[in-house]
Amino acid sequence: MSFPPQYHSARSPSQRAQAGRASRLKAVRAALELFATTGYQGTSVARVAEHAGLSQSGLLHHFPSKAVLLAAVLEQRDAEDSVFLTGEDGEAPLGWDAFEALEALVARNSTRPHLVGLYVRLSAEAMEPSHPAHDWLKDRYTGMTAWLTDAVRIGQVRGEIHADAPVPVLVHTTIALVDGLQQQWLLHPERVSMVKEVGAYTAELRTRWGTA
Amino acid sequence: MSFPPQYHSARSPSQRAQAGRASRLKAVRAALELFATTGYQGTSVARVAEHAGLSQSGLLHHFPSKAVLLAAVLEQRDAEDSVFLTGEDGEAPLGWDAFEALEALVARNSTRPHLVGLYVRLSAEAMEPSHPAHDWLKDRYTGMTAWLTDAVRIGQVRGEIHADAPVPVLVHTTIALVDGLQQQWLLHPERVSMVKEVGAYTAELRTRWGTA
DNA sequence: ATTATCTATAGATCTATAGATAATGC
DNA sequence: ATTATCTATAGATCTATAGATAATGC
Repeated sequence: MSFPPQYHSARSPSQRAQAGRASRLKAVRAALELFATTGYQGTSVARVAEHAGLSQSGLLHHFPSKAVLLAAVLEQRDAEDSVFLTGEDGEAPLGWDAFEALEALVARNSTRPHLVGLYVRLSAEAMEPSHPAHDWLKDRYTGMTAWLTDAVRIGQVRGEIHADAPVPVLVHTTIALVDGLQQQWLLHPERVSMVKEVGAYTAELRTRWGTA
Repeated sequence: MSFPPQYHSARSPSQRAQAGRASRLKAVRAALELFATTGYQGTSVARVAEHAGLSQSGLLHHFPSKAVLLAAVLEQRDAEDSVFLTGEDGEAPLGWDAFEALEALVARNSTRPHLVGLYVRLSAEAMEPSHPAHDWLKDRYTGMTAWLTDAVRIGQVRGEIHADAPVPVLVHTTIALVDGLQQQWLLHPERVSMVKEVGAYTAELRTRWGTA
């Protein structure tokens, strides 16, 4: 048993601690950019360190292994995404609102190629169960599926969406479309507009399965 | 100037030459399987050699570099695909037939996880222009886009497809859907049926844009 | 003479650790 | 005492090459 420590300088963080936090952040940012373009496997810790302005072991002081660095990158990415999707109130939109939120998310992603690149690269790498992002990927799919399934079902309950809409098909198709568009857009950003395509798709959904 | 060589044993290939060809084939097969699961970057030449039952330099005798091995893998894969799509006559199906052919391709892929895995992994890795499969990937997208664009336009000319169907949207959406479904299916083969989803999608397309 | 294949190895690169240094904070 | 950071390096692994061996084919 030990007495709780006194949080000495919790209010006024020391300069050194601040420098440390800044280094950490720079490292996560550099890692995100590099993982997004050359993948996790294709990026060496040394390259991340270089881009972050640290020595390799300086970087590994903050993240004891490459996998931990990846976890930090994913954590940051997810935080941004979920804040965006659920808004300030923390409630995920349901019914047609969910599809509107998805459109907004895609629109936002269209201005963030790094986030899209990271997602596309890791989705492919992390298929393997031994990949350090495997659980993240599975959770992400599970979460997305659960959310959209809820969204459509609630839409049906609310009377916004036809009762005989094929829920799983809508869910899988929607996810697949968004994932596939991200790939196309990364390869040909000028030829494909994710926003336009997703917009057209959801418009079709509304006329096909909407009750208005 | 030299006289054309006489093709001595073109008819009855020697045992050794045959053994060589067998090794080559085994190597390509092993490489395909490994690239499909751990990616090109994530697979060492040594591991391919091991799976092919060769020493590393035995393998590199047939394929002087890892990139050349990848090229051989892609060549074999493409040959199978295009034979399947264009059929015996070498003519790509157009109009609604194209979508039917796509459904058939997806159905076939559902029995070939390795081909799907290879495609998904390489699609992500080869986004980078420096990746040895980058040109392959771009060509594949270009070819797919050109084929489907033709298919819809010809369908319109034939009167099978409504004249005011938004051609690029249909094309991009279709490609995105198929790509995205492959990803989902690799992760959860039991939860997602690519055939069912693509079938439902094309059925919707027909009722929405068909003229029958 | 050709070639399928092997052993051995060069040379690069990669992750992670050991141990030192210097500044900060009690 | 803690910690942000560095240099140096161990140990693994990776691609590719050099050079040898042995069988085949002229």
